[in-house]
Amino acid sequence: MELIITEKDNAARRIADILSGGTYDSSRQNGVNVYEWGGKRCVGLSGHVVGVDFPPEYSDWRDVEPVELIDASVEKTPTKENIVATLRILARKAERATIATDYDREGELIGKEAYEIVRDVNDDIPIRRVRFSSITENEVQNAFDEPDDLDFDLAAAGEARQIIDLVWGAALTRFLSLSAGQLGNDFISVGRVQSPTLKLIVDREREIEAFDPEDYWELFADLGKSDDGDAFEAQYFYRDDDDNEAERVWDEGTAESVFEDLSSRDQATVVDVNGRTRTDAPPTPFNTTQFIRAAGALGYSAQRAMSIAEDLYTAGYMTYPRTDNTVYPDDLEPDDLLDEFVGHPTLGEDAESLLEADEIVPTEGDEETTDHPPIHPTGEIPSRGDVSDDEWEIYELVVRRFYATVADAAVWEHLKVVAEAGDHRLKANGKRLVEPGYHEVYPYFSTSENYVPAVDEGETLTLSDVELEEKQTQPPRRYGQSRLIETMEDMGIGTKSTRHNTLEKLYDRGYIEGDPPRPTRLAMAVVDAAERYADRVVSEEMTAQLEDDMDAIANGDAGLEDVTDESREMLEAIFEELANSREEIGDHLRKSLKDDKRLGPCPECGEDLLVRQSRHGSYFIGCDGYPDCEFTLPLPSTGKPLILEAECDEHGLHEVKMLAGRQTFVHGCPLCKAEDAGEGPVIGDCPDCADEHGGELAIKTLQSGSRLVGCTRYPDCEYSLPLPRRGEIEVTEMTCDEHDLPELVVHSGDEPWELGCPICNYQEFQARESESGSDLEALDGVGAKTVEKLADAGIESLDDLTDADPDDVAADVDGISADRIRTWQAEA
DNA sequence: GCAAGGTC
Repeated sequence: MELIITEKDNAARRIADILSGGTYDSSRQNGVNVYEWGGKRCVGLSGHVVGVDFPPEYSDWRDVEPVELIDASVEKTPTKENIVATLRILARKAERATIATDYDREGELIGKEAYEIVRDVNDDIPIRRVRFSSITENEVQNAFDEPDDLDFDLAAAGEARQIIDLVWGAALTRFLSLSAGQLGNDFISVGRVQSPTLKLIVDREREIEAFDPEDYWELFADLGKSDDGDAFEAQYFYRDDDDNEAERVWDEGTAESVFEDLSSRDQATVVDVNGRTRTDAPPTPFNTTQFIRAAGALGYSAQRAMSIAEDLYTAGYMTYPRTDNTVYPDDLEPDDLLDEFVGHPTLGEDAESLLEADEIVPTEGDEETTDHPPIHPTGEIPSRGDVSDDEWEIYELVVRRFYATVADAAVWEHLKVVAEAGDHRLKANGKRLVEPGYHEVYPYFSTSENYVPAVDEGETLTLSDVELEEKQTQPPRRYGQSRLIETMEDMGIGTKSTRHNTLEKLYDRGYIEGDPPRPTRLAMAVVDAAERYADRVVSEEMTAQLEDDMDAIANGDAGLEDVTDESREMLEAIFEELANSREEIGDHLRKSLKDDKRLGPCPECGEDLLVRQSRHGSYFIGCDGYPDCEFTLPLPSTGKPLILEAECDEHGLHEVKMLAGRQTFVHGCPLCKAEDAGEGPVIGDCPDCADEHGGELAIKTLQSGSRLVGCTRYPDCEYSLPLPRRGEIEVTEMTCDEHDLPELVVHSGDEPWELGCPICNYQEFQARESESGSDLEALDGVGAKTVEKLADAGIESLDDLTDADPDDVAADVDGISADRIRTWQAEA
């Protein structure tokens, strides 16, 4: 019997399918799937099934000096015991074993872990290694036709990384935690990947804090051809000292005199017209980072995007989402894949138009790796009802990205016009999309045009509406999540599988908060201390060096011990420096921890109010002057409090956010909350009486416990909107364009409920009540938005739908095809 | 209980 071992269950099943021609049987042992056919068994691991750690005598943080960890031995122990046990049983019965883990360094190490488990119970069977970079018939067959041996040097390179990461991470983490007296759940962590990432965020924050804004002015005017009314906007510019075009005027007097002069004129003469054509190449195939970035532009966090991608992968709709590769493999046939989408109600039309091209040549990125193919759809298409709205949106993104990579380039025409008015010059940059190319199948990039008419040199234009705008230079912007992940990739830290988790870790550790992430005082102190005493651990150099060392091990130029010994010596030297500064570092960290808990002045004694934890673990707000001052304020019972930048105008206290995973919500100023247990925050103007009497809407809780949005002038104004009785109500920063009120989110149970603008919500509620037209929602893939669209076309019920002419409706409604309507009619 | 890397 031959035993085939893969890195994950999914790969085991697909390989069994290919090698058995679909005839395999599957069974379950110890909760592990085993696929069996004609004398072969195939089993999937779950990544690493053993992990590295120190021996148990090092496990008590207080009994062991952190420095002792440097020379402690490092042991391997099973972490997935059921998988290891199953593997041992299967290996005993095997006559040959084949390692088929992923084709990358970590895969080689996981393969070696499997090798050792097999060898341990069966010391003479042959163990071979097969390598393939995508699980397709061709690649897998070829790999099994020409098996190779395990590359122990490559695996050793991975082991060196494991040891160095553990020793540095554990020793420094324990040192900082012990010096600050943080031993419970709130230890202070440091690591080769997380710390340089944190430094990136902290460095940017330092720039922001040090930023000194400067005033400047910009001038705009409308230009127009004298024969028609269509004006276009132009901006004033001048030549700076380096003879570059500059738009910002740094002196107010100058700005005003330019303004006066331009305002006194009504004509400008065209002095330069410059048209050029620009090709806008289609994007390259998705690797993990670029996928996260594109999903980020649709509003998905890195973590959420990856979690959805994993679900779509497991369900068979798209390829493996963790990949560095941006070059499609040879055996991906774009035509065949496009064919799978032909006839699909929403994705079919674009596939058909792409298939009309004479030749289909996909784009290629710079990274060609052996790990997995770039992310693309498999050709198995989920039906709209099988997946959630978010899953569908991500799926469509992946499909359309694939479309874009086989589509034509777009072509833009740029037109720059410079006109002169007196001594001053104005310029306008027009752009027009003349060939939409890939934008037609990939609508995620902006294609907005800027109108500038064709003019001739020497032509006289009208000049009007001169505007002078006072502005200020802005501090650099914080990194967003996807920007951070891209930067990590550029710096070479983390991997395709871990970068998004690293960010999540920084959130969990209390180092960053919000989106874009902002560092806490603790984070700044940790980076500070590391920079001063252990610069390597916050620099990308450590990874760069490690990569070089790992290459040396993999090439046989160095041994694992050479590399780990040298690394241990460096850490030893760091600890010699640290020993003298333990107290100073501890003081600084403790002070920063306190800063992160400080809300503002106590209303009774003026000392600091701090977030505290009771003996039972619940959070409350207490005074730093305790026991002299016993002032306290309550906090909600769910979640972990986080102090926001925003301060309450009335009490000078920072607002509080309760972190509770998906149930996270903003609690606000705790003193306001306590004072108006009855009357909550004002959220906007009262639509009935704001103009006449200045009434405002507030969230109120009545004696009865029921809640509503009501006018602050009650009982003089009785305007009110209902709110649900249960759950914390979060007032978000998003506002409804129509009613100028914030969107509300209700937190109760598992899923936060996005109630939205309270007026819109009430109107929808009334509409549902009076029309009961929502029986349309019973149809496959029809949600509230579609119901609204259909209502615009006069379709308010299933009866209306069955009577309607699909082509008429499709013409009336944006984004709903006649075919889709016919499908619904059949369903109805 | 520490890291980072797999995978779910």
